[in-house]
Amino acid sequence: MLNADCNRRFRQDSGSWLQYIGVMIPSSICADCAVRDRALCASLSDEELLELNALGQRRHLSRGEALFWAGDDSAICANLLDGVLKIVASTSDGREQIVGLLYPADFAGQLFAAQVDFTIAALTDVDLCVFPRGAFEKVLQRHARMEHLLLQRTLAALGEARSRMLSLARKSAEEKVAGFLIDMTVRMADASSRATPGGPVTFDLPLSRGQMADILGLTIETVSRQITKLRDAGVINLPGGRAITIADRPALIRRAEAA
Amino acid sequence: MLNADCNRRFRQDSGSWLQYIGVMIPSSICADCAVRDRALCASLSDEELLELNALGQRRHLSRGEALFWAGDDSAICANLLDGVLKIVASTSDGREQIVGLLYPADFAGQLFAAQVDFTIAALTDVDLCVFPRGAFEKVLQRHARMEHLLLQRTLAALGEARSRMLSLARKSAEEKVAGFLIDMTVRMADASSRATPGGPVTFDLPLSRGQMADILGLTIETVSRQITKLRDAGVINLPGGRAITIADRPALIRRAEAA
DNA sequence: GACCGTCTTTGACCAAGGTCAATGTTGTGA
DNA sequence: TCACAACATTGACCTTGGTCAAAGACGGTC
Repeated sequence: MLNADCNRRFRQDSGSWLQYIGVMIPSSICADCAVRDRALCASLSDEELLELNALGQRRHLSRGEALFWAGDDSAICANLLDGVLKIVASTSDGREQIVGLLYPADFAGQLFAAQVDFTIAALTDVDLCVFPRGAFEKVLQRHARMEHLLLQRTLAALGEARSRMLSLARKSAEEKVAGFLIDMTVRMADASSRATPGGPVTFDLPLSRGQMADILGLTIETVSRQITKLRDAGVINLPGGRAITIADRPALIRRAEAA
Repeated sequence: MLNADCNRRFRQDSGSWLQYIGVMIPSSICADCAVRDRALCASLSDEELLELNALGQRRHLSRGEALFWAGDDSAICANLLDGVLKIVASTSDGREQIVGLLYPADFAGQLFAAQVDFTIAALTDVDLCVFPRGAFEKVLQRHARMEHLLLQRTLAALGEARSRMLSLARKSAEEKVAGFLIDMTVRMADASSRATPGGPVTFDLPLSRGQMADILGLTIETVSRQITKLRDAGVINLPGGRAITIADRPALIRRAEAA
């Protein structure tokens, strides 16, 4: 995998690079950054990175804590180093919908806006590299390649949001849940890649039933019922805890697309 | 309104500008373009625009025709000059969802992708300025301000898509229809601005019941029933044809937000 | 002005999924 | 190891909105 290679190379070199450039880097920031080669920063040379390095602040959020709330002034943005963030839209009377998930190396925050429109909160414990929004925008302005990378990511996020609009509006509960499990299988594939191709795959679902419901536009009960149904049909197994085994992937895919 | 001013200024100057630069512009393209100052082109100087001018081709689509279909090679992109386009996502078994609308000066197409993921089709008769995707991307690469403008628009589109995810997943049919009518009132405000502030506003709905259903994630029948319900409640009137009168705006807003 | 196709409204019925409530399960910390 | 809290499952019931079908209204065209 390309990303893994990049990371490995960087870690090997980083010691000598510090000597070579002859600049002292605060040890807590970029030099030991796990996402140096995958986040927006990947578009910057090591020298250019010094600028961001001076701006960035490491920060930790515990599961459940918010980075900011919808309606807040758009003061900060961040690169996600570790963990999972949710982007949440909500109605004035408290109904909620998760409209996006952010994974390590993803960018969080709303640029070029006075207020933020969506709450961002931690689904798991999370490590961030936080920047003042204004300063970050100025860096962006000076580095066209970084802005280009952000554009590509934004376009990808837009495409994903639109696909999920179709899913939210037109798919049945069974299709939504099956589709979600397929997505998770794909995302978990590299991590727990004891995947005999075609054979059963087991992994831990990183989300609770309630979080799945918030993503799929369903209720906890419906998600639970659909998962039970898939288990009873032999499509998946639930060995216990958050673990799930995809026993019959083709069947799961069929159910994700059935009317 | 700023846009209107810009347009007016441009039209006044354009004759003398042609003389001043001393370059012959094909009369069919940029010189008489209605969206010169509102589309992505607004980020380019008149000289820079010559490049795009050479690439662009005017094209007309009749109501119902597609610019391209999901799955097609991503060969072209376009500025919308006049009319309304829909961006459509669909499942393999034919269920459809409109995931976005494009209005004059908006940009259509999927950059940096081999295939397009969504069908784009004309809701009304439409005039476009079409570019080969590759060539357009190269222009973009050379003009950071244009790329910046595209980034801002993409971010805005992403925010809108996410708001609509909340609406599709969590709002009732009544809220969806009332909210849609409010949105239309806002969008039609400048056009038919015989709006006594607070008083009743009348305009023609640019969409059929079926199109509204495709946008709101409902069926034709449900949209129709909700509109009838709003009429019976005295919130709106239906003078005939596609016309609609917003009789009690505050009540409509209340229904757009009620649980 | 009669005719035709498309769009819209309305009704009767149905089913998917939401709601409320009770019971099970799991993990954690004293 | 017990107790508690958070999470998950299951059941009974009901509401919303989808489906199917029929009848009206509207806009063109010949």
